[in-house]
Amino acid sequence: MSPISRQPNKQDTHADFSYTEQALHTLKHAGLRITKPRKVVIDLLDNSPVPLSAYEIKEKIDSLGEKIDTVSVYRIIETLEKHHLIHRLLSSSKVQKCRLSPESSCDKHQSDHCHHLLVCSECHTVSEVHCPGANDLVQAVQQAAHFQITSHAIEFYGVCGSCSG
Amino acid sequence: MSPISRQPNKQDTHADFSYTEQALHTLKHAGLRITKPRKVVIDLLDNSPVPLSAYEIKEKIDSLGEKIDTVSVYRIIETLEKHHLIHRLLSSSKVQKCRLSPESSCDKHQSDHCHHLLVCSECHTVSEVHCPGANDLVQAVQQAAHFQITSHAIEFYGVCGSCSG
DNA sequence: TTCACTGCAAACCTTTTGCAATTCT
DNA sequence: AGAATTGCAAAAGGTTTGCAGTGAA
Repeated sequence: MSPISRQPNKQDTHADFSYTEQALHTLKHAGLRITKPRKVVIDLLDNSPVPLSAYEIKEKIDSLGEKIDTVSVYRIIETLEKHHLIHRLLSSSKVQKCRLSPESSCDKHQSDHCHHLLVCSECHTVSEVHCPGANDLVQAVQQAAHFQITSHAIEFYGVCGSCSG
Repeated sequence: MSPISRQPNKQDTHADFSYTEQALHTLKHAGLRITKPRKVVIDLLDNSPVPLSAYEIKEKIDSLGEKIDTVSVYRIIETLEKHHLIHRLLSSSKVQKCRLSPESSCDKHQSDHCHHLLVCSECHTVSEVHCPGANDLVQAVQQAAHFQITSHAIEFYGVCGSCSG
């Protein structure tokens, strides 16, 4: 059950609430404290169209005159990731706010929230998709190789609608 | 003689030639020079069952009394990757020799040699598979999102046959 | 001999740990 | 006040650049 009530037909996005509101609510609901550094990081991620590294987050916040320690950024990122509020790109280990709701995992059998990433080579923005057929792929690979698959990561690279249109 | 004992892997798809032979041939064919550092790195990768980071490669070679600069390792890795002789793991950015032939790409339409990785959580060895159905997945995602996919990366995590049996 | 390649220097980014100080509730 | 969280110190690994010297062809 989601901590936030949703319209029945808006299953895929957090459209009812801003990302910042959603994130703060999720943290509070988990018994975590709403601190200034956390708010600043969440706000920055909410407004960044591209994924950021821990160091880049620190730099951006510093340049805004806010000052934050790199270690704190790492720990905040860790917390946000644990609560499925951000994605980590495999190809760069940068992070970005998660735009799909936790319930929209491709695999209902795994607790992992499993969204797959579309990385645009032009503008470097990253969007998320469900992975229709990903379970079939997992099954096929599992059969072909003697390998028991517990999780998987998929990233697609190409050109997004805005950049190609 | 090489300081590293050679154990040609007969499970290779490059069955006629050892990985080392194949790699050296590929480099020579591309007009590149066969240098001592390159031979040592290739030999090390040929005999490593697990992926290695650039730093780990440097450490291993040094411990064999050969000495190599970290920067050289990076550049050699870059060269090998360009010629499809190694894979880079997304999840750790370590590299491993490529065991499947370049022709066995999952997607005949892309020049990319596209193999998908099976990472064992137990022994950390990485094997490669063709991706039956991956093209279907790419098509499905491309349709669902407004996104023109040019390449993709897939990693599966789980337990390999040796570790589960 | 030539120039592709390596080694060296140097700088910066990445990540983790322990402990003291701070601050949210 | 008490507990969660941040800042600081420090260390080690990871990555990149330019330049000078070496060595493969």
